Amino acid sequence: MAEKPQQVEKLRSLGSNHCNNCGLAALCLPLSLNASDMERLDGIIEKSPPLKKGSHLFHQGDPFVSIYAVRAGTIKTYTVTNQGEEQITGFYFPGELVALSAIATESYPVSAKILETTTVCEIPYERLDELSGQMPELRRQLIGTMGKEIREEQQMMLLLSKKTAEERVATFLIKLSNRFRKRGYSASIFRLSMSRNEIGNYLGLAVETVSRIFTRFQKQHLIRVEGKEIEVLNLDDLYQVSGEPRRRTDDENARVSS
Amino acid sequence: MAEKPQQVEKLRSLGSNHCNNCGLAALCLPLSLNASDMERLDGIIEKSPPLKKGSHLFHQGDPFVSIYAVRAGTIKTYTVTNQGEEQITGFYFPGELVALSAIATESYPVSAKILETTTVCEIPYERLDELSGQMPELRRQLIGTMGKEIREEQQMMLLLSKKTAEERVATFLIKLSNRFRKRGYSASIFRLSMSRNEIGNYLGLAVETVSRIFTRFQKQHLIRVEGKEIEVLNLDDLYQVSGEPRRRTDDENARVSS
DNA sequence: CGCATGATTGAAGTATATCAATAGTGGTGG
DNA sequence: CCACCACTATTGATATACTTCAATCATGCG
Repeated sequence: MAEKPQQVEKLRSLGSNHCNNCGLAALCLPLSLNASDMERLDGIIEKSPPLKKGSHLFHQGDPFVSIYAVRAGTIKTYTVTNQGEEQITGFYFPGELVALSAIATESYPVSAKILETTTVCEIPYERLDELSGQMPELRRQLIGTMGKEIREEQQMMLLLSKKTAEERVATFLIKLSNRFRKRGYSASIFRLSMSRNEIGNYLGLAVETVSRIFTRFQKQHLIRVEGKEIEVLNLDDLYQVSGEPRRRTDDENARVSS
Repeated sequence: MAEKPQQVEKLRSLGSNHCNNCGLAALCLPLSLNASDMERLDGIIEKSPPLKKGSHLFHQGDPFVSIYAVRAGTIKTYTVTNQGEEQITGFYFPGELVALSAIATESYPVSAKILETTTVCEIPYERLDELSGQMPELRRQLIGTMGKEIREEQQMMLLLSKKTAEERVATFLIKLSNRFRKRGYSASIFRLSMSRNEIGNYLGLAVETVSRIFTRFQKQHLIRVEGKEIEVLNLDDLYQVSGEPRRRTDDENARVSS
């Protein structure tokens, strides 16, 4: 729905409603579009009002319409098994795209739940598909983001299949930390927007195990835990425990060098 | 490192070397292209000579150039962890695309190993990217296949995180069976092209566990096992054990109704 | 044919789940 | 503002599914 073309002035106060003013564009749209292309992309995107904690963005089985870019807040996606257990498939932070797995299906294969007050940009897929046919840069971006999602899930398979509980939790914390850094927040002190239960579910561990490992890590002075607040005290050792290579990712370098 | 490419040689003489003659087109290219489009797509694809068991199609870290469609045979992809353990991320059969996870990276994030004599179609990604800009149907197909890969990996995460050893093996057999049916082979009698070790690795289980469960399933008359040959004796009960919903997938229906 | 590799089976060990009880937290309404 | 309640988190004790170790058996490839 097009807001009038008279969008002359930035409305920094209520937040920028256009991609070209959005501080997250470099994350969810790391592409160089000319003014006219950017305007067209902008035209198909709807900014949501704040969504309340506990509500759903969409449910598994709902007809697939849009993918979403997180503007603020946190979202988790999960599938429900036959037996009614839930498996969390991902946590999504500002600048990340939710529902890529729904692309080319009739209905969402996962549910998306709001973990804390969240706003999103809704991107109707049909329109995005059209645009991506006309804008090569956008198409590459979309395909590239999907490729990244596949890689991340392969890493997750490895974690679930081969890593010990300690390695899993350490890996989880490191990845969170990196994601926070990437969007300009502190990489050493941050707040977990998900419960211990959700962490355990995501990592394939019982809640109790997660809890125990948090306190163990604390005793080893790897981290400081205070409820949902985490401080990373010794990143090197945390990497050591995680079994992850310390080598920075491209994304990390991009941020670090700036 | 590299066993040197027996691969990239045009052998136009052998068999149907063109997509429009390929019986697998309906699987790896379920799209309706006009003759001219088909020809252009065909033009960028190279058919490989037979690749020998044990050789590599590419190694983790090699510069990313092409994705591959399996024509005949089986390929496994795997990553190697820091500590040198290998995690298999997928098995690929005729009509399936290998290396989607490499898209939009500099280098392959996994290695691809030949499990039995295999031929592939090499699809240089740069060319595919260009073409997908010009052919909307092809673009949708590519994006759709990536979406499917994401969904399958999410199912895999669920399996690794929530399922028991028996459920995992049952699920594995069912999914294999369905894939064989989809490409016209028997869904009830088939040959495992991967070792027990590889099955265990893929499912996050020790070899011994896989072996034990095979014999257990056999005693329960769910399957008949004879080395690498598997016969599914009671699909209903196997579904029961797997914890998977019996509801057919779209793909299954497509084949079943024909 | 023979040897290396893969598969099976059994016995013992262990990481993590489960059960259970307590302590902390946060949101709500009086 | 506090008191309450439900929910979440922590900690300990016990149970168990699966791994690991070990030995034997089968397979297939040179």
